Amino acid sequence: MALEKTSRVEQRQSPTVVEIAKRAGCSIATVSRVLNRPETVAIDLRERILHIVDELGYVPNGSARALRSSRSRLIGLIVPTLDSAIFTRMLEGLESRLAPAGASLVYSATGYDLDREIRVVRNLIEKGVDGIALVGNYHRKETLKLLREHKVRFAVTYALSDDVSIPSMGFDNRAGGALAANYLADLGHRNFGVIAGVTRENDRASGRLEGFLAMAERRGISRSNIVVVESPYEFSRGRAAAKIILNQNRNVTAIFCGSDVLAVGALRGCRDAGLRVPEDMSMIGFDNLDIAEYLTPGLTTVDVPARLMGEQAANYFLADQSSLDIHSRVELETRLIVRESTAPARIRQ
Amino acid sequence: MALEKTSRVEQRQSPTVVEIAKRAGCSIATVSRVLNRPETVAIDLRERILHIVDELGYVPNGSARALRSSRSRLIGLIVPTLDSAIFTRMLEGLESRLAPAGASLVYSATGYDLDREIRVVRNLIEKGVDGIALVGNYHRKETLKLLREHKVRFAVTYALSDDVSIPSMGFDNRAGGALAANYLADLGHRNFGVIAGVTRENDRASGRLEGFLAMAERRGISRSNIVVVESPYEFSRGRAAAKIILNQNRNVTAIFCGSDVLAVGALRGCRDAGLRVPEDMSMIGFDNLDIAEYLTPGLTTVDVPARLMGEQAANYFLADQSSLDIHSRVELETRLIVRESTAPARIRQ
DNA sequence: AGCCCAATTGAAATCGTTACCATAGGAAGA
DNA sequence: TCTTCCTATGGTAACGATTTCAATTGGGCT
Repeated sequence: MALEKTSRVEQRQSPTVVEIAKRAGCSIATVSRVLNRPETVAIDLRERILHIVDELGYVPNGSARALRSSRSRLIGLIVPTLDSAIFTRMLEGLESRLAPAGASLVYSATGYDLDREIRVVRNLIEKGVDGIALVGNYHRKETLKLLREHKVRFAVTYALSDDVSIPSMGFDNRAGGALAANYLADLGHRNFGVIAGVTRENDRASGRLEGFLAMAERRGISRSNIVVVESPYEFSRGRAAAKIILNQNRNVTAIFCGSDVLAVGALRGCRDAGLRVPEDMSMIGFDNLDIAEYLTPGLTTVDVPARLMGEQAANYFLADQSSLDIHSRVELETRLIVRESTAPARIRQ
Repeated sequence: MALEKTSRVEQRQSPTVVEIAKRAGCSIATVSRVLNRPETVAIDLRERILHIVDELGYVPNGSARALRSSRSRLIGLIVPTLDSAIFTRMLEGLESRLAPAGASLVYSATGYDLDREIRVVRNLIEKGVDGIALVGNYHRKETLKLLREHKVRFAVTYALSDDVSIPSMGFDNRAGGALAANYLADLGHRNFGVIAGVTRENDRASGRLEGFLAMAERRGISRSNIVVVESPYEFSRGRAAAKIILNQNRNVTAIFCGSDVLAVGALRGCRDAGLRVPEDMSMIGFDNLDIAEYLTPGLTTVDVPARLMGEQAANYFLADQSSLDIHSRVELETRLIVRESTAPARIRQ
């Protein structure tokens, strides 16, 4: 028995504009118009097409669209990691703004490795993203070169860029550090411990540290009264760092941490050492993670507008060419959130 | 003066396979082969092409590739939210496996809204993702229909699917809840509070609750001795829920929380009420977030293999058609992590 | 009545790859 | 020496949209 020519045609595939056009009795160009600029198509034809689209459950092919129009509606986000929860809120903010616009977020992590960042950027460019949000100002030349050569819009977050040609939506990390130093000085503390993030190739960590140190100096505190330890942003590292500080200078009455994660660890380190916070030791964090309020004691910390940065970045990437500059530099504020982990200085007995 | 025909050609655009082929003196087909199945091209020609690729900084156009081959190397992840940090580790696990394979993760949130999930899925399909990781077993028919009609591979995480045709990499939420009840019973507790997540259309939250209740019953504890409160996964809600439980039954000596976030809030709620944990009240969480170990007191909790689920999901999506079934159902284990927030029951005075 | 312009629609080129098929050349086997 | 087969390569047609550009129509104006 001969096989039918069009044997298993029944196997229905996803419909394309061709199918829509056929059913609507119009050209594919018109279908495309209805999908993209509906107002340019006569109302009745438009409705008819829309009806068919709905009926067939037509979903446009994004790859085809991206190939032809060179716009993918994909925005890349590159952060060091989400492990420490610092960047999660920004990610949420970014995505929450992208989604309603039909855009999607492509997430990539670098693990604080700038060389890996190059590869990640290349990968994102390959995916055809319309824009990339980066963290901080330290990047390999190669990274920037890739971005520029492929004309991919990008922006820096979590910091402000000195280079005006680089859009940034961030805050002044130095100012944040200064906030902490100032407050601690107000409370009468004169001997500090600082648990900074790793400052190498990290302008956020180094900015916070510098800001703290500069303000301490302005408040007449000798640099020799400040013990600085650098640690990766991990609970366990904060704990260990606190112990180092305690061993190094028994007069320290306040510790400033470059992130809340470090502060949580340091809180634990103090507890291990039998110190009470804030009675024996004041503690300030950085980030104002949600958890900060619910720790015991509640953590005094520098609030970072993480979600807002994400939203602002989204605004920037979503903006059309004409209004681009409006959104290209957004300076946000940090502020000190005072809770229970800080108290006036007291001489340790 | 006449304008040159090819006036501002200098404006170099990103090179394509055509340019590569021209310089290598071969066809674009061969360039494509070098990029995709290098072993099929003679070694010297291959090297020559690779050299040119490198020299020109050629980056393939993913849209074109996706359009033609209908593989985008994009994997979608849809979770309710990252706010509560529960899903972040899974996301990290997923991405960490995807990246080395040249694939990228597209992140979308639903805000626990199943109708929004439909739109999110459609959007992801439009982007041409090769697969989608979902959370849990509750989904709208429409969601599954979209997935099936467009032949998009998908998998369920954070739970196991009853339907064998649905791949899942997860764990038994009921077993996790049972773990908690069993341990608390071992410690001699007979009056429980449970702060469950919102169980409506959420099989993880309801599974944990059911598992706890079932085991409690098996251990001879009357249902009337158990106060159940449901709360969204937010610190503040956990805090409030603890107070409700405390008011409702003064005999409660242990609280099981459907997530660590709720437990942190509940810890605070107990502190507000002047109760010491674990002396006056035992507390068990669920998730084993990194923070759990660093709380005061350290939180006893049910560990969830979040990162592992992400990695397994990645394995599944990265697997080729032939070895698909190998990875299509991965049951992972929960285990109880005992820390300082639980202690033997003591009669409240 | 004649002209012009705006509003609609269609035809066809194009985006950059991959996949299919054809072909040439050389090795292996008879 | 002739077939046969395999390997390496090229030519070219898709993939499914968007984007010119051109054509048609009808209304408003003079």
